[in-house]
Amino acid sequence: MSNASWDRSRCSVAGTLAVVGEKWSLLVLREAFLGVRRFADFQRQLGAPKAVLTDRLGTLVEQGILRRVPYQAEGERQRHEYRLTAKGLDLYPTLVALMQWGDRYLADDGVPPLSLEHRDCGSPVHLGLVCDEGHELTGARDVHAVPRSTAVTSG
Amino acid sequence: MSNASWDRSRCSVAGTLAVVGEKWSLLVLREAFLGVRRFADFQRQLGAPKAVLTDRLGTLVEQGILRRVPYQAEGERQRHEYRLTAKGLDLYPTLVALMQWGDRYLADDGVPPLSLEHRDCGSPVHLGLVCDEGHELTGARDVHAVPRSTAVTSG
DNA sequence: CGGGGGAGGTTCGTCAAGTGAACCCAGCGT
DNA sequence: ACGCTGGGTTCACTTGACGAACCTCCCCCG
Repeated sequence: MSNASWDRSRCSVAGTLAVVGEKWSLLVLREAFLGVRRFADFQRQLGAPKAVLTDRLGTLVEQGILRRVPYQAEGERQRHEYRLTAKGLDLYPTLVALMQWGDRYLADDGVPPLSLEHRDCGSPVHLGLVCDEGHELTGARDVHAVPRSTAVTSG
Repeated sequence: MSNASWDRSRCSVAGTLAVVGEKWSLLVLREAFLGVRRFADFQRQLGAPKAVLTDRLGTLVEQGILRRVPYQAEGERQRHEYRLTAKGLDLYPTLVALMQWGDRYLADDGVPPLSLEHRDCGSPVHLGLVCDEGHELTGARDVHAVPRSTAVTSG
């Protein structure tokens, strides 16, 4: 098991999960990608308890994934909305990955509830593993994982 | 907000998170992709409480993401190991997506702790959004989400 | 100026989930 | 017969999620 021995404590998967892995966080982001920006709308769509939602939004703002933007609709008092930052937008593939797997294995009626299309050409979009040579890989089997940690063992 | 109104209750993101979104589940899978197969090794690598680990492994087996395979090392009694099924292998992009984001935004020293390379050609592998026309998209902004639900509103 | 109402929270009691340590059982080696 | 190891289970405790109630700010209506 060559790969079974490197320092897991600073693994990026664990790190990312520490940031967005709590309950509701990724669902909040899903809503954000769907255009939701206001507290009440998040709450309506998700049905999450307000206290939890407050906490999650706060954490995501702290982490620089969302930012609070004040705005004022005419005839209303000033409010603020939550918008994705660049850092937040980069979580899109994560959500797409979750969605794609769910579409494949959980779709009750075989029809995914949401489909993604290329804004320019209109054809369906999917997430794929590609290498820098341009080859499209078929899955985990085509990948070789190389630890870069403060290596050991052989010395 | 055109996309803000479809039936979220059967969203694939939520569905997938219901299956693998609990604490430790995705980390268990990370280990599985790194070749870990035995209970004690999962426990050692993750440091998760045994009770939780038992539960997560059980759930993942129930869900058909892992399967228990009996095996016998020589001079030892029969044991079983946990192996990824095809359904489990298909979660690879999800983990890669989490990893890629963490590599970009959380790597303390700028060096990701693990890099992936194409087994055939050796060049680095990354996850990308592509459309069926072959265009590589740059991010969420290039995607248009189309709900397929039992549509409403206009009637 | 007084009151209603909605956005955006906070507080509280309850209940589920995660945590770590201790314990248990089956089988192999001696 | 006895202990060691893998693979768990049980238990007491702490943390987190939940839902309902409440609170505040400020715009609008009267």
